[in-house]
Amino acid sequence: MRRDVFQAIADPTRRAIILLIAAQAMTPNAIAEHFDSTRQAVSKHLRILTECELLKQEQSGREIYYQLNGTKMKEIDKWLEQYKKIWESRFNQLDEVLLTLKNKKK
Amino acid sequence: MRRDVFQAIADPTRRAIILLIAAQAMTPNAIAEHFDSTRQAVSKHLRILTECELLKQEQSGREIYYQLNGTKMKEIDKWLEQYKKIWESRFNQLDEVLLTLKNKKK
DNA sequence: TATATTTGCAACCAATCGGTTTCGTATAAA
DNA sequence: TTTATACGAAACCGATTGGTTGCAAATATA
Repeated sequence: MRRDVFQAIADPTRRAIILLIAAQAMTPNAIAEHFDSTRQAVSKHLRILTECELLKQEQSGREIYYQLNGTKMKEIDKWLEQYKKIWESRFNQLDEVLLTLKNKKK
Repeated sequence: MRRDVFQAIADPTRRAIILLIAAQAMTPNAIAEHFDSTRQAVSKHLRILTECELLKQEQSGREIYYQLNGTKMKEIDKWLEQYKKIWESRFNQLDEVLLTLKNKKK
């Protein structure tokens, strides 16, 4: 069972759920109302998001509130961090490499 | 055909390719040497990464150099941006909601 | 020119994914 | 206590995924 943050956010419905929940914690039924698919399909998405810890649950009677786990979202940001210096530099890195290769041949 | 940045980075091999290429532009053969799977499998990953514009190609004779497209990586960062204020706040948002609900019932 | 190298593409296959329907359980309401 | 509601779990299904092998095209080299 692959329960990976990146795999979790790959699905557009799950990203929509994240967006929905970010504003306010919600129950599965309330979330499902925002989508065309069945409650069970949404529930499956919630399971995946919860298993990779992107969502946290809080039981309140027979209802379960799902909310976003900021800590885990931060992990994606940490992954991106290592590439920021690349997209912030204006150099076209490939052009540089090719230039080097071509010069070596001469 | 779903060619989505989020779907592209969902695969761990593709993330490894991104990491590899980030340092320096490389050819498919050179990239494939770093993995256990066949060259064709890696080539498929490169196609997916290129189609969603995470990678750029530059032909040099019969060789093709792949490099990271920072602009597209930035898009993921832009998506994350909207959640940053959430994970930076110390409040447990759910607790607040539940508290409000409980108070209403009284 | 003949041969080797680099690469992409197509066909195929098992595993996984996202969806459905059906069911069981726990809590709230009548 | 009986009935309704909220939810998760399981079984099933077609589509997609990530891998393979085999092949064709283009470029470099002998």
